[in-house]
Amino acid sequence: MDANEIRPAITANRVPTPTLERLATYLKCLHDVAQAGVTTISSAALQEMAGINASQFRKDLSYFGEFGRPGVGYHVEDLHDRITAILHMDVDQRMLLVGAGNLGAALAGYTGMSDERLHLVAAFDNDPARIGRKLGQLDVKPVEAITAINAELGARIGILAVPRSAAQSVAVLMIAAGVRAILNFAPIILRVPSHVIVRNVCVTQELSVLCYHLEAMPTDGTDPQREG
Amino acid sequence: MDANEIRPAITANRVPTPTLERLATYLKCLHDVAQAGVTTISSAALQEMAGINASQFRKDLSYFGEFGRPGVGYHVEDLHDRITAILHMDVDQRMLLVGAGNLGAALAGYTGMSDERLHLVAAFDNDPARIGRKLGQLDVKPVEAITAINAELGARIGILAVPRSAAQSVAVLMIAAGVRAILNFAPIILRVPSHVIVRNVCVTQELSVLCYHLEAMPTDGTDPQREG
DNA sequence: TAGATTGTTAATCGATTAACAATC
DNA sequence: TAGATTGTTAATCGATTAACAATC
Repeated sequence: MDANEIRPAITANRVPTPTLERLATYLKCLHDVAQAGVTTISSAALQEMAGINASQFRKDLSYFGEFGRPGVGYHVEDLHDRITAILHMDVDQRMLLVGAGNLGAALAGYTGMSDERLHLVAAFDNDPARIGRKLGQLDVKPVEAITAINAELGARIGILAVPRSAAQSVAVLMIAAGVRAILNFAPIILRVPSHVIVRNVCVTQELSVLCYHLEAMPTDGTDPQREG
Repeated sequence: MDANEIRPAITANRVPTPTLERLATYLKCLHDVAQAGVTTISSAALQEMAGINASQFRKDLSYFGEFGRPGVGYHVEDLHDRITAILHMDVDQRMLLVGAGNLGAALAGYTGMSDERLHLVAAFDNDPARIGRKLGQLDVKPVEAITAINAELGARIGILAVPRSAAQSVAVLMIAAGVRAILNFAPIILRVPSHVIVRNVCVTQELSVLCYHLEAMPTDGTDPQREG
C-alpha cells in the first residue's frame, strides 16, 4: 500500500487513485491547449501531448460520465470545466497552514492556489519569533489557537509544513480543530483516524528515486561537461 | 501512464517504481524506530508501524538481495544503511536549482538535503532583481550562465522551481548544461529527451485529490467545530 | 455517406498479497 | 528443539491497453 493510497473503505465510488491523480494532469494539458487557441481535442492528440495513453484517458473519464462526441473529440474548455467540477475545484476551499517557515512562506505565496479557488485562510506556528508576523495577507497565529480560530473558519483542509519532530502532534491538533484532509510535507508517516485523509509530499523521496535511476542509467557517449 | 512513471526502456533492472518510492518510506520508518532505540524489526512490526503489507516489504527488498534473518528479523541500522546505498544516497549528489523565489528559498533552506548527502551547489534565476542575492550559502546566478557554471560543477540533478511559463525553456537549458534528472515543481508536462528523467511535484494535484475525497466522504455525525 | 473518434468491453499486464518451505 | 520469521513462489487483485460497435 502506497503511503498516499486511500483505503477502499473511504472512497465512495471506487474511482482508482491513479485516475484521480491523472485528472490534474489532464487539466494542465487542457490549460496549455486552450492557451494555444485550440477548441477541440481528440484523445489521440492528448496522448501525443501528454504521453498518456488515449484509452486510459477515455477510461479515466468514463468513471464520471460522457464528455466527448464520437468523430469529433472533446471541447477543450468544457472538458476543463467539468474536470474542475469533478475535483470540486470549482468551489471555494478553505485551508489552514501550520508552519510559517520557508516552505510555509512559499506555499502562502503560491499564486496557483487562489487561481484554483484554494484559499489559505489562516497560518499558525509554535515559534514565538514567528507568531504575529505576516505571511502574505495572514497574521501568523499560535498553534494552540487553531481550534478556536477554525471554529470560525470551518476549514477542512490542513497543510502541514512543520519539522518532522512536530508533525504528529500538530496533526492531532489539526484534526481536533476539524481538519479532515491533510497535505503533509514532513518526512514522517502520520497516524490519523480513518476518517482523515492524508497525502504526503516528500522531496527527499522524489530525489532518491531520481538518484536511483541516474546511477542505473547507461552512461551514454555524450560528455555531460559539454553542451549536448 | 503516470506523469512520474519511468518508461521501461530507461529502467535497467526493472525494479517497479512503486517499490522505489516505498524504499524512502522504509527509511523514514527505520529512522523513527532507530530513534526509539529499537535495533531489530520484523516485517510484521513494520506493517504495524507503516501500514505497508509485510509481504510487500519483503518482496520490495527481494529485488535487491537478502536483508533479514529468518526467525529474527532485520537489523534496523544495517537495513537503513543498505537501503540508503541502494538509492545512492550514501554518496554526495550535486544539484542545481533554477528559480530563486519563495519555493527556491524553501528548498535551499531545507536541511533534510544536506543530511541526505544531497547538495545544492548552484542557484539560478532570470530575474535581474534576484541575481546576485544570496540563497542560503549560494549567490544567485543568471540562468544563461548555467552551462558554463555546470561545466565546473558537473551536477546531474536539476530542481526546477520557476513559473510554468518559463519551465520548458529552462528545462532545455538545464539539459544542455548536463542535467540528466529533473525535479519539476511547475504545473506543466515537460518534454525532454528519453535519456532525461523527470519527477513532478504538484501541490495543486495533491490538493485536488484531497478535495475530491473530502466531498466524497460521508459527513459523519461529529461536529467539526468542536474538539473530537 | 465515409471517416473519425468516442465509450466500453475484453485481454493483457503488472503489482499486491497470501502461503509456505527454508532457516535461524 | 520449537517458535518465529525470512525469501520466494503462486494466487489474487487491480490497473492499463487494445479492440470494436456505436455514433457523430
